[in-house]
Amino acid sequence: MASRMAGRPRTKPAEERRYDLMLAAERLFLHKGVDLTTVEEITQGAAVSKGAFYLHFSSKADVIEALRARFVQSLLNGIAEEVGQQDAGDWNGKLTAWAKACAKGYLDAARLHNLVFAAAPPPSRKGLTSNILIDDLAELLAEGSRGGAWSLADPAFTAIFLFNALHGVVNQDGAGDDGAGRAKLLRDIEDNVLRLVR
Amino acid sequence: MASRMAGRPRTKPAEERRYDLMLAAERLFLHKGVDLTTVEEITQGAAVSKGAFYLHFSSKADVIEALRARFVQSLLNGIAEEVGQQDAGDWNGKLTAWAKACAKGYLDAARLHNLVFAAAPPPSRKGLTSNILIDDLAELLAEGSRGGAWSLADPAFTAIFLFNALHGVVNQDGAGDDGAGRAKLLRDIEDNVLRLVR
Amino acid sequence: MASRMAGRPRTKPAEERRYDLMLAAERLFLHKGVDLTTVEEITQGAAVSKGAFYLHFSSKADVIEALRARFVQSLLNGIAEEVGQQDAGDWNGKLTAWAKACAKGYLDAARLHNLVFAAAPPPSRKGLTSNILIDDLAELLAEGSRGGAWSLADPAFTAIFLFNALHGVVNQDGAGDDGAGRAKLLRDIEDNVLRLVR
Amino acid sequence: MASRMAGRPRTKPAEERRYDLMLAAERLFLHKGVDLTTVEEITQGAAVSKGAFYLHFSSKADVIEALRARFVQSLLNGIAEEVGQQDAGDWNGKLTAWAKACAKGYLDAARLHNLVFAAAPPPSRKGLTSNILIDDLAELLAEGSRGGAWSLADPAFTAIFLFNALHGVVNQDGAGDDGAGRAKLLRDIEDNVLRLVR
DNA sequence: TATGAATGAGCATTCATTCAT
DNA sequence: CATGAATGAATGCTCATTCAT
Repeated sequence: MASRMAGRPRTKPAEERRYDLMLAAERLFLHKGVDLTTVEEITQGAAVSKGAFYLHFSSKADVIEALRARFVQSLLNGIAEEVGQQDAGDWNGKLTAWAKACAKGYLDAARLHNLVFAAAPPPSRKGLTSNILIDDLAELLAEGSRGGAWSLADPAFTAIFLFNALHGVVNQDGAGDDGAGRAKLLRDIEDNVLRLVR
Repeated sequence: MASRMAGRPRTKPAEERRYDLMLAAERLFLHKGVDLTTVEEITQGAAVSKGAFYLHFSSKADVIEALRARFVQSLLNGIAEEVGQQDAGDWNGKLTAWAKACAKGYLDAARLHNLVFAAAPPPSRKGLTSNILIDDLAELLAEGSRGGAWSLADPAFTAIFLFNALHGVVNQDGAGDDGAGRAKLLRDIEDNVLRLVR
Repeated sequence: MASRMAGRPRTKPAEERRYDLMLAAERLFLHKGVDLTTVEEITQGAAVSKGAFYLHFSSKADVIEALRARFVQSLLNGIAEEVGQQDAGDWNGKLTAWAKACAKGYLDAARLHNLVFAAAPPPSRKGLTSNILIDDLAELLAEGSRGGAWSLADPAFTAIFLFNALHGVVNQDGAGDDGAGRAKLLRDIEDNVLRLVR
Repeated sequence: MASRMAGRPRTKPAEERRYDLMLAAERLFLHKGVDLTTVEEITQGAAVSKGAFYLHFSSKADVIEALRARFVQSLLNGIAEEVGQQDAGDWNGKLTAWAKACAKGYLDAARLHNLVFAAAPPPSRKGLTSNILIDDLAELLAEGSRGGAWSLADPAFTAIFLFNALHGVVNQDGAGDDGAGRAKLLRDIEDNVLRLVR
């Protein structure tokens, strides 16, 4: 009996299933919005049974949270890499690298970002004012200020101000859809960011 | 007899009922979120029957839309008034007046604003990138540029950038809850806005 | 004051209002079915207020009843007239006059009659005139005709004719409730069916 | 262990659930009419949850359709069997077999048939079997019989039979829409009516 | 007579979540 | 790990009818 099934991985590793589910959820959320997407549709999209969903997530809200966390983490990684490539003392370089890497990450995931940040059930205004991205940006601004590059009265405030500005311009309909538009967008961002700190 | 009834409409003027309903809806949306608020709760809050709701709004989404429109319009009125009090050629004055009036309006309506802008069913990214507020701001920036006050490559872009920045800082938890915080917030906004245009 | 209104018939005579209402109801019932027609639509169609409806009819069902009664009465009048024109002893003439006058009346009011007799939503008149049972019967009649058993000008017509006749007698209240009644019913059916084909 | 469960499906076969639901629906439709029967009552009658209903039918109308299809199919089967037992050349035998089998099927399912064909609220079967038109026709037939024109065993029966036949042919879609069709219709009616009385 | 705002019971349908297998 | 039938609370919306004026 056991041998009959031996050759066929009865199931998929949990990691993989979880990934499938998140992928299907992301697609559907993007396509029809969070509220209009049912758990059943997600499981169908991931080719698993309805019950399987609850083996990997405790609720629908849980997937959203997972999606959000993954998005932010990956964005942060991308930013860290770009910023790390700047010269230690080049604060303007670091700041524009931050802003541009953030913008790129958004453009690449465009609408998803909006969804996981806004469509969350208990929106509370925290979404856009306190997250690890803003913390990271605030830290950069504070360091640059201490380094004498800029004179910012309140780096934390500027971080929120700037982050939300970025968030907004990047979410314009059609923003960066083509190469030229994208280039202009990044240029405009750089320009405005630099104006802001000096 | 006739005089006794003259001033008192047969039941309640439609306007008033509509207002009651919107007020109740606003309170509930603020208190428990749009999704968790039922139409029945709204009618109970307005002390009318369930059916009465549909005498004034075609659906739940319709109230949200009405709330949004009212909010934006009143905000715009407040902004226009403040901006109008500046000297004709004082572009920086106008811009900071715009930003501060907008911030004040938000602070006064605080979380409501978030709700009506974000909690809408088919949010689409348009919410924060194209509305009459941003159009108004873009116009101001364009005029100031033509007037030689600033040199903005793309006033429309800056308008979105700035509007979203404002939107974000104003929605920090506890922002401007007390007088001191509020004053600081407005000062920080002024400072950053001015940096942005030069 | 009174003189101001004197010359203007404040309202319409009840008869006329009632007629307007019935007319509007008939149109709507015909157009969208009884169930899908609301009392409000009827009053709008008759250009009166919602409340006025209940001044002339006790309920929605009451209009249907009134419509039905009027239809039947007018049909009966038409029949009486036609039949009355036949010679006293010409029974076949009277009978065919009856049948034809009845048919004409129906044709003239066609779908209305259907409605008031069987207040069905939109099942269209197809229910009893085209279904696989009738097709089956038509086929049998056609075959028998080809086989020389009967000389039917239009087997399909006869199928509908016969099917509906059967349908009717079988649906008499209490038809075939007891063994004896049932036996008689079947005998009567057989008798009439055979008359019909020859 | 396995054998213990072998014959008993995990829950209940879809077929069986569907059957339970249809049975409950039929009972209720018969008892209180289609419109007055709620989906909840149906599920209670079938001892399943409300949601289970929508696992097997897409809507309330869907059950009616299923009931109708089942009724017609079973009736047709019964007819085919009876007709098949007649001698090949015995057309009258076949025809009366058809009519009687059809009548029996109706009698056995009586009011259900009425319901599924004309999902009317509570019109009761009286509509087409006892109204002043039929009374009038019956009177005519009785008189003609007394007058020696025809020999009708039961004029009242023939009246119902004939009235329903007329009703049916006249309600064919498009019946008598143009002058030619109308003339043929009236001719066919006359022909069949006369056959019926002799 | 006439109005039309107000009522509120009523109902179909959805869907996240559970659980027996 | 996996299944998917079953659940049932929850909710938006309709509409016949009433009634204060």
